[in-house]
Amino acid sequence: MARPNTKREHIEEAAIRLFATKGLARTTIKDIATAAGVTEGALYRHYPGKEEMAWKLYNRELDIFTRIISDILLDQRLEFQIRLTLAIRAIYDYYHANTEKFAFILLTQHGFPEDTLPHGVLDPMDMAVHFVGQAIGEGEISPCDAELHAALLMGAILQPLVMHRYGRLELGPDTYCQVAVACLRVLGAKQ
Amino acid sequence: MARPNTKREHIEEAAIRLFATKGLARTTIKDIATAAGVTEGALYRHYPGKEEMAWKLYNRELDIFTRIISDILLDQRLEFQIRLTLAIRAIYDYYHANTEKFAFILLTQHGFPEDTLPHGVLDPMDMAVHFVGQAIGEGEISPCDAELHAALLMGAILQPLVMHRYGRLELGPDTYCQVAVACLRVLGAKQ
DNA sequence: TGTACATCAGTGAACGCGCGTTCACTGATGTAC
DNA sequence: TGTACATCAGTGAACGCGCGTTCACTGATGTAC
Repeated sequence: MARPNTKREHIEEAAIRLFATKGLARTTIKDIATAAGVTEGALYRHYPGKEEMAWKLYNRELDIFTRIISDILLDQRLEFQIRLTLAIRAIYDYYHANTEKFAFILLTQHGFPEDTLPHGVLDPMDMAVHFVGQAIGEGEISPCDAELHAALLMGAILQPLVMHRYGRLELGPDTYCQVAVACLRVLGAKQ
Repeated sequence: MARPNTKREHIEEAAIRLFATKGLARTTIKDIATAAGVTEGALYRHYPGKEEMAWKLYNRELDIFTRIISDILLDQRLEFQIRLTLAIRAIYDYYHANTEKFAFILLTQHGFPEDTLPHGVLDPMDMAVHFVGQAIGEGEISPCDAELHAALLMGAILQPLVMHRYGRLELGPDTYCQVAVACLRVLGAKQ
């Protein structure tokens, strides 16, 4: 979706942008409608309500993102170090190309503390666990707690982006390389 | 604050717990008052409003937590590896002893996307950057981008706790040790 | 090709209630004298 | 020790408005015949 052309896409693009910058609570239906250039009633042609809208968009964006990354990360035709590095680059590229969407995903993940992802939506944590397990099976890294190390990886990869979002960290064109090195070290990969 | 004894402490304890479990947006003044066993008006004896209350509590709890950790992390009398490991243990201990407060800090950090910490409040990122810079200065680790590596550390340390909070990861009594090992590797410390 | 009808995504005004906030009042506690 | 007054943290009822939601209506587009 480069430029939104239907009104619906305008609404969704505006909603994501506002949720990402102001947060769920402080974004009103009116805000979204105004930003999208429609009236408030128009939103209800596409979504039953505000919460459902946010939740649906969140799941959709999370799924799209996770699919892109997992296509790289779990591609066994690529060598272990390569696919981790490429996946991290893909994440950082995605962040730069879709800052609002990415921020929306990052911030909204804590917006529904009690809801759980519906079936079918690809979950980043599952993906990371699978990747680490695969690496252990292939003998690329020594046996370790796959779940814990998946969490360590996710944290190390995402936190710099969070910090950048809040203006606390500058990202260079080769930052993803340094992150990749750090991740390989975390896993104790032979380098 | 073991058991809250004043009404005010009841209110604050209830607010933190509710914010941590339901999120800022879905927690109402009425919820807090009911949970604290007071009427809604009572809240306004202590805070000018809901947002101010959440923001003030957030700053207070973040400051308390950061102070505990920085006392260990920046204590130059301790050896480098030791103080990193002890700090991580302190974080995990704090998480177990104050789950609600910790979750409140973690989740609320994205609740005020545009606000910035007031002066005087200790900031975890600043602390981490300072720690990495110190380690470089002491020759404990080779020169690197201190800001980036501070972010990597923070992410690696906190993400397992986030995952545990969401029931996605089990924490053992020695998990902090594995995290510490991973962090030392991230920094490329001689082991 | 023209007419009749269904569908769909919009408008704009109204609605209503949930929720934050206010306020007069109370009872307990502290202090001056 | 008793009286008068100030202060403070509560109550409980009312308020009001912001915000999500509804609804009758419209105009464009598609389809049957």
